[in-house]
Amino acid sequence: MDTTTGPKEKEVEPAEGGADGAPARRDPEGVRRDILAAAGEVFAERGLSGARIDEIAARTRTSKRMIYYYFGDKEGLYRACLEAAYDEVRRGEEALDLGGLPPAEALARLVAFTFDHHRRHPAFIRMVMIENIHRAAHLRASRVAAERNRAAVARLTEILRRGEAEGVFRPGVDPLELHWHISALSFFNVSNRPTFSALFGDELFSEEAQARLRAHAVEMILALVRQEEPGDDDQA
Amino acid sequence: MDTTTGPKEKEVEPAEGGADGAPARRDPEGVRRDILAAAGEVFAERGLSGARIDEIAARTRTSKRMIYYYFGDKEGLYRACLEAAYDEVRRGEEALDLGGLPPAEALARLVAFTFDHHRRHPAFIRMVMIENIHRAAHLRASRVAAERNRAAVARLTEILRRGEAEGVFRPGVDPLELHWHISALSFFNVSNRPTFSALFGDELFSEEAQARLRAHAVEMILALVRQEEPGDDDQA
DNA sequence: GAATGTTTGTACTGGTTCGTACATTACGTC
DNA sequence: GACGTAATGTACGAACCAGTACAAACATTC
Repeated sequence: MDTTTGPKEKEVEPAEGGADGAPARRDPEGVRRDILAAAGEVFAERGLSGARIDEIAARTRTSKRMIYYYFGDKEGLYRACLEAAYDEVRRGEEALDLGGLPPAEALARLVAFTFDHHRRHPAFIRMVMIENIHRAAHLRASRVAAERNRAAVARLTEILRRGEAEGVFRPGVDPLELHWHISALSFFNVSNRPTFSALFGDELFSEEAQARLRAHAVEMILALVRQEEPGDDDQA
Repeated sequence: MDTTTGPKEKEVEPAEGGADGAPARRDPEGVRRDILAAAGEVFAERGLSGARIDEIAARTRTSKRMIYYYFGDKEGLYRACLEAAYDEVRRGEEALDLGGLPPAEALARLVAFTFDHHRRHPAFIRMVMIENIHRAAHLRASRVAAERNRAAVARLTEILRRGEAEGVFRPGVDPLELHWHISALSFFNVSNRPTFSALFGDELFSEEAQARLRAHAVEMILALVRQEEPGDDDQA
C-alpha cells in the first residue's frame, strides 16, 4: 500500500492552460475565478442548501480546500457568486445607449432590451429567485449590488424626464414603479416558465410567441406613461 | 435505566382536541391534514432541500414515523404539499363572480382580484417559486393542478369573447398570453419583493403604493386589449 | 540560498439527516 | 372476544456533508 503522499508523478501542467498567455504556475486570481464560475453554476442549479461543496470542488481545476481558503465557508462562497452574478448582468446592461432617441422610442427599446436581456441570463434569474426564497438575506449583507441597480433606475428617470418635458409622457410617473413593472414582465417570463409550461404547455415560448409577448410588454409600458390627449396632434 | 417501551403513563388524550366534535381516537385523515399543514409551512419557508423532516415532525401532533407511513418519503410529502397549495389557492379564486359585468369592468376586476389574491397567499407564491427552481419536476409529475388552472384561463377566454363581440376589445387577443401578463404583474409583486427591497427600499410596498401598482396593472392590461378607435364614440 | 509568508493537497471527523426495524396499540368484524 | 389489519411510537443505522488538521510546495525578498 503506497502511503507516500508526496508529489504524484502525473504530468505537472500547473496553470498554463489559461489561454491568456500568463504562464504563472501559481495563479490565485485564476483559482478564485475558476471556483466562482463552478460555484455559480451549481448554486444557480441547486440553490444554497441544495448545492454540495464537493460537487462544486469537482467542477473545479482545484480542490475543496481552496474553496474554504478563499471564501471561508459555503455562505461566503454563495455571497460571492451572488455579487458576481449581479455584477456581470448589470455590466451587460450598460451596453445599451439610448441617448439620442426620442423618449417614447428610448423607452420602447429599453423595455424590449430588458425583456431580451433577462432571457439571455437564466442563471442570473435563478440566482435572484433563490435569493428571494431566502428573503434576500445575503443580498442585504452586501453593499456591492446596490450601486449598479440604481443606475438602471437613473436611466429610466432620465427618459421619463425628457418625455415629460416634451409633453409625450404624462407627468408624475414614478421611475421606480415603472422599473418594477418592466422587471415584472421580463423576469416572470423567465422565472415561471417551468410551472407555466407544466400547466399549459410550451406554446408561449416559441420564438414567435416570445416576440409577441415582448411587443405587448412594450405596448403596455408605453400605454402606461403616454399622455392620452385624444385628438390633439392627431394627423387628420 | 427503564428499558420498558411499554405504555407510557402520560395522560392519553388521543385526538379529541380537534374541536370539531368528532371524538375519534384514531383519526388518519386528521393526521394527514396535520402533517400536510406543518409540511406546507416548512417547505414554503425553506424549500425542498432546506426543509428538515425532523422539523416538520416536530411541528406535528404526531411523529416522523407517520410522515413516512402516509407519504412515503420527503419528495412524496413535498408533492402532496404542492398539490394542496395549488388546490387551496385556486379554490379561493372561484369565489370571484364576474358574470353580469360589462367586459372591460369584468377584466379590470379580474386583474385587481388576481393582484390582491397573490398578495394574500405568499406561502403559495413561495411554493411556486421553489417549484420553478426545480424546473417544475414535481408539478409535472402530478395531474391534479392542471384542471383548476385551466379554469382560470377559461374565465378569461369568456371575458375576451364577450368584449370582442361587443366591439370594446380588439380581436385576436390570446387568453393564455393575457393570463401570462396578468400573472407576471401579480406574481412578481410578491415573489421579488425581498431582493427589490434590499436594493431600493420599502417604498413600493406601502398600502398606498401597492394600490397604485394595482391600478397600473389594471390600466396596462386594459390598454392592451382595448379597441383603439380614436374619435369613434368620443362624447363631444 | 535562507527566511518567511502564501498557496495548495490529502485525509479525516463530527454532526446532521433521511429513512427504517421492531414492537405495540387501536379498530372493525365475525 | 378473537383475529386480522391499520395506525402509531421508539430507537437506531448508514450515508452524507460542511469544515479542518496537518503538512508540503511554491514565491518573494534579502
